[in-house]
Amino acid sequence: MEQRIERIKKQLHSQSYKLTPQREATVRVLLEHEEDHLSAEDVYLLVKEKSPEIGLATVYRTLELLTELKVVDKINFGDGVSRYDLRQEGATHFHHHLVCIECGSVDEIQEDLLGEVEKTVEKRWEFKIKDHRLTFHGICKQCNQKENETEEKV
Amino acid sequence: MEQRIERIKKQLHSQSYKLTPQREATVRVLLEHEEDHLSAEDVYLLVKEKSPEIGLATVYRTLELLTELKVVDKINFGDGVSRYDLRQEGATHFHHHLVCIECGSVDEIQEDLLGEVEKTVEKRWEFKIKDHRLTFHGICKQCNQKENETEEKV
DNA sequence: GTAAGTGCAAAGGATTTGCAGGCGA
DNA sequence: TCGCCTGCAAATCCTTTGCACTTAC
Repeated sequence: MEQRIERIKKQLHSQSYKLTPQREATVRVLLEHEEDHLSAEDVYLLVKEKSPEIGLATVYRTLELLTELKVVDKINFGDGVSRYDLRQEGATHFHHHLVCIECGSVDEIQEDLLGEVEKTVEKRWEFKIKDHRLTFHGICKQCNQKENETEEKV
Repeated sequence: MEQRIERIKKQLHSQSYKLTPQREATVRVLLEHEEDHLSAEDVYLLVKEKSPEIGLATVYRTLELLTELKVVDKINFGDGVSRYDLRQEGATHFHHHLVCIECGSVDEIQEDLLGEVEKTVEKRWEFKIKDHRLTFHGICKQCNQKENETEEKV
């Protein structure tokens, strides 16, 4: 935790940004909720618990800054709000998501499954890939099991 | 064109929706701009050219309806507006996109490149895939060429 | 001292909603 | 006729911005 904060601090400094108390509080919330996909409002409420004087605009500004530095990725699952997802340390590519259309849960896939696909795209479309977004919509393990149980009863 | 409208009409009727003149005008605009990725506002302005009395809310309501029927897909490239993309006739999967971070152009990939990847995901994560979203961010052919020319001059 | 960073409130932009009127089956 | 559909305007929601104040170096 402290190491990662330290590293983010250096990253900020390298571009002449400061790690202010508000920014640190925001980063800590992101680190503590790495598995979740928090919206700006979510982050704001969580930061507020420990630092009640913070403003929503500051959270937005911090998240924008972190997105620019590629510390977080801004994602959109089509529900009207942007969500922010911490990048894995050293990850060159954005991880993938599994969105369940039954229960709304979002799981992450850290593995890079697109190696071959990207080679094909770069060659065939002469497109230099810098990043990608891949989301699968479907039914998660848990909901699948529930459905099967229901069917058995019928 | 007329055939596709006819088919969409049937699809609406099968769910007891009507193909009103406003809805038809909206669908026509979508068909005429299949290659583009129009926002609701874009669609509204184009429909207005031929049917000036239409309201923006109606366009939003129509696009929502078409999304529900899977006639169009609602996509989001992170620029704050939703865009609407006609599904290929009979396509079971959503096509992919190449977004250029230099010039903002959006190209489409109709081929399904994810066959193998999806098999892996379904098996390994026990997730039943219903649809996917895949977008590559990078530099398009045209911008690549421009960049190379500039380098040669330097 | 100065520039970057902050909080608040107001503004902005996209989308949705309430409602009265219209229209097609 | 009845209920779906529409247009308009107002409302709502998320996000950004202006501004005066604070803070760190």
